[in-house]
Amino acid sequence: MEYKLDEIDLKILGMMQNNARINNSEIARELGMAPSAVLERVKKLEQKEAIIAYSTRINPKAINQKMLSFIFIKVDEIIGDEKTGRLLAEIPEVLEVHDIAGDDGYLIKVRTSDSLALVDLMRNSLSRIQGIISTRTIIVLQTVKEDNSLIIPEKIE
Amino acid sequence: MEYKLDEIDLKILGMMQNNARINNSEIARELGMAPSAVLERVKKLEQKEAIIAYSTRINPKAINQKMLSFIFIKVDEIIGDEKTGRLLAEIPEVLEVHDIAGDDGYLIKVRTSDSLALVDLMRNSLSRIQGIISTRTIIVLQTVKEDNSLIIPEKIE
DNA sequence: ATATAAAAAGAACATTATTCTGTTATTAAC
DNA sequence: GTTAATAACAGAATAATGTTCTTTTTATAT
Repeated sequence: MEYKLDEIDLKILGMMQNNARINNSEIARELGMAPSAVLERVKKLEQKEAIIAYSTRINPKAINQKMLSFIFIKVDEIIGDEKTGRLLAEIPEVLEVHDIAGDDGYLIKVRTSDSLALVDLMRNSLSRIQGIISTRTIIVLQTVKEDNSLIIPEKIE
Repeated sequence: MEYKLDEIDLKILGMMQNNARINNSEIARELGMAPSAVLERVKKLEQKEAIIAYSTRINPKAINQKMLSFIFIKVDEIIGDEKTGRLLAEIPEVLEVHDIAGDDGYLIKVRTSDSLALVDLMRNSLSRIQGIISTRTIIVLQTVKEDNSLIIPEKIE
């Protein structure tokens, strides 16, 4: 990220955020500009890493990933810190890894097929990571919202 | 969701998960089948809601959303429960709302520009929701991973 | 076996992506 | 202000892809 985004960039991001498959021509029509110009902007947004990725959100239930949990992981900061987060991130069931304030630890988001698989993960993957002192697991019963859409302002600054 | 996904469906999902803008022809080439057949499958995956959405992941920093937090929200279950989750989900800064076990409460994920905006949100939006007994806020210092990609099996059952 | 339905292929056509070139704004320096 | 340099945009041409429809194949159940 380097440059500042202007109002057209923000409009483009707004149109794309919840519809990654919208086409250039459609964006161009809505903005009243040429498709080639829009394409140029989108490519720059990718280069600047204002756009991180285009992802297809898959229903976890459709692939039998019924269980969602959050786990607080307390870390011995002398041993781990830098490395621990990266090791956690390498576990495929771990969808998010956040370094959090206060407890010398991480908060991770984990998806598994069921509670058995969660226990397996904790026994096999987590316990092998050096520096983990303790964990506390939060079980999700039901998810009301999970779209991660950001609020895109009309302009910046 | 109704039907079971077969191996081809899973391969398609695998190709699309981290590249929502991959085109039909490309998928067809990789699978050795006709574009029209792939299109048909993708449309069915959308209908079955195995595919929830195509989203563009935007770098929060690019739009000045520098702060990420998780908030535990304890709810008086007699008053709120059903409604509270929906009200939380309506707040635009709230990206995720999870109903969690144990504490009669929710865990929400919140993005704001800074800590001031977080305090504003708690004072204005959260405090107006009936039935919230208490909150506990977790501040994220740094995010190591946040792609939410699921593990897609080669086949189901 | 045969009927039925689902899945896939193939062809034809519509739409979009992409590249290239020329033009118009914008910006910064003087 | 003028000018040089750069960035943004438009337009046109071509390549590639999307989409629809029809036919054929495959799978399933009876």
